Amino acid sequence: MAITIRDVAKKAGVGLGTVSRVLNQSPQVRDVTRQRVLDAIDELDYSPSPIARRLSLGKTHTIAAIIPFFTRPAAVERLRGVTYSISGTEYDLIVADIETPERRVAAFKELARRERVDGVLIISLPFSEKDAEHFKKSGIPLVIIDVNDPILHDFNRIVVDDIEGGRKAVQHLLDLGHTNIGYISDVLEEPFPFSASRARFTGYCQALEAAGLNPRPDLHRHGEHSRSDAKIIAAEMLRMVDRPTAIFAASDTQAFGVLEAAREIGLRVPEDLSVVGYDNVEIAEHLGLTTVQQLLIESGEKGVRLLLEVMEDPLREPECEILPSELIIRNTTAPHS
Amino acid sequence: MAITIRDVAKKAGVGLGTVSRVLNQSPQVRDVTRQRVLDAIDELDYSPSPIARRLSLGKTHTIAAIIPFFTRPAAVERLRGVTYSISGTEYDLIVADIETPERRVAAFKELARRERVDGVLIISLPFSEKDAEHFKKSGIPLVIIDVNDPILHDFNRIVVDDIEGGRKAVQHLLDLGHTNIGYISDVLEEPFPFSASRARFTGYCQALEAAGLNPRPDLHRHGEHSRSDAKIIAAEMLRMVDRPTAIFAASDTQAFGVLEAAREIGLRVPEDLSVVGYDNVEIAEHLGLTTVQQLLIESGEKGVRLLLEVMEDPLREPECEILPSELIIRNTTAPHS
DNA sequence: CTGTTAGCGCCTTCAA
DNA sequence: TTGAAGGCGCTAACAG
Repeated sequence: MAITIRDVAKKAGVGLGTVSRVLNQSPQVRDVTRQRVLDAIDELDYSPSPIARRLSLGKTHTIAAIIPFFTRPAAVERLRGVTYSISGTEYDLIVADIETPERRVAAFKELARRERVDGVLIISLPFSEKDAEHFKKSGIPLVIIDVNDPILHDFNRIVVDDIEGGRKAVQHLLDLGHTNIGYISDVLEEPFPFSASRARFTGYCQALEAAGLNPRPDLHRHGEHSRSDAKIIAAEMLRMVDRPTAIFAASDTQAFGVLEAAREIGLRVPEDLSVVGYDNVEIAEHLGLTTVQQLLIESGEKGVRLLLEVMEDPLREPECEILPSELIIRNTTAPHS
Repeated sequence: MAITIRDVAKKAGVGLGTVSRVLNQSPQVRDVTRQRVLDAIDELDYSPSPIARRLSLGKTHTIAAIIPFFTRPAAVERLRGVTYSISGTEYDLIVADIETPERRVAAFKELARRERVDGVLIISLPFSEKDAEHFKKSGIPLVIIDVNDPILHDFNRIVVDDIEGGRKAVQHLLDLGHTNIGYISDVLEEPFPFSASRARFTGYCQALEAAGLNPRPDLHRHGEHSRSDAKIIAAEMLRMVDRPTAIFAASDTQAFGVLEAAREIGLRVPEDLSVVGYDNVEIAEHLGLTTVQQLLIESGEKGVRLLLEVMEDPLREPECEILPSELIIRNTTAPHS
């Protein structure tokens, strides 16, 4: 059916080993021979079967990205960095979009196997100790992006210091004179605890404490990572008699929900309520949202680069690169009046 | 190194053909034997090599999605539908993000080959006659999503009637009493003409003409598909003495740019300027943007389903499913005063 | 420099 | 019902 290396060999009048050699740029082929083979390849419009190649080489030439790319808008930009630096390599990228804990488990178990892929990129996904063990013993090259958890200390990672990011956001609010500062994020516990939210919460607490303030338990609430849920819990918070004058949301998506809640309740932003988000997704600029910027695309690019290195030298020391974050002040924050 | 079917066979004390049979649910295996094999598989934590399987079967078990998923926010949601309905099948999804014409050409030529994938999904990407020919002769199973071009009449497709969508948007504006209606989209010509923009433009013209109006050439402008570019060309348009009182943008992304331009110039929306977008991306609701809704996720799901059918029966009649579109009226449009 | 051969791990006849 | 053998298309080691 399809034409194979054998057809090319016959057509060029050489052995198929020779064809393989020119395919793999082996220097030990005479120029005339090489040319003859090249011509044959051309005439036949031959292109080698990657599958056969992979079997023979014992490599899949495939990298998997496991990523909640729909439930986390910011993840899309990370993924973009990934696709960007993977095109240009000989690797295929297979992506698994994770939307539920079950799918995460399945992907970790079934997709992240040597038989299937040469390397794995895990992006913005919660990670249990069991997962960590699993991967450590499987020995598959792995780079984790945007998961900052102490149990991961000996994994290769690209992260941002979310604690510091959270602190920066809250410090900004403190500097503006706010003292009743709310925090809204996704749920911090099982079954699907995104570590970033917890870290940002830690930063939130640290900033408050450093200012001599005690985090009020009624001022942090958690819901699903969606605009609509954030809106609901923000509304609850904002209707309290002792309502916060500023809210730090663990993501821009959730910050948008806060904005909606404020609008609905009739609170002006930033006059009556300051709002800070996190991620600096594309639309944040349009909306003038004050937020903490992460190097989303870079994180994907660096993740791939690191993974490629790990695949080449699986024994290298685990590396954890910390990307900087930056507070971007726009116009959803103002001094407390 | 890795454990193979042979190890399992030895452990279970059977021939490796038998192991293969239980792996492939062949009914002709005695239950006791099957159980013994299953146990061996379990103890060894064996999992078959997909690569070897693929080579032997002559199928790649892989589907490629070629998609400008970063330059087109709406495409991400389509992609989500794709990943959603592909998980659950035995197929891997490899995604190629296309950001430039060159990459599109490369993906069409190199990725969309039988040796590499069993089927191809092309999403929201311009398509030349040459491309059409190429795919027709390659015979690879193909489904095209969101590209509506007459030259594609005998390809399998999932589309929405963009002409009608454009017409609906403009009719809404006409109904509100607007007569000077601008149109902003990406460039309609080479090198990267997204057919949707052209179709929506056609709808725009049709609606105007049906109302006895002539499309003013100075009222349609094109730029790159980005908020910032849309903002620039919208600003130009809005500074004209005879400025439009309403603008229809070919995508929500561009509509946001229009909104920005209006804000900068000091035009109130919707009092001084009505704006209609297209796509109803997630954030459109938050912003109260009047827009034309497409069934983005569904388009991806249906695309996969159709592709699966085509792969099973490559000779079936090409099918073109037209998804409905719906005008969603929010608060960026108001009667012309 | 080049042809030949032996796998890579699995599926699928073909016998038994 | 099961074992053995051949082949999927390619690479790499070994002769020559």
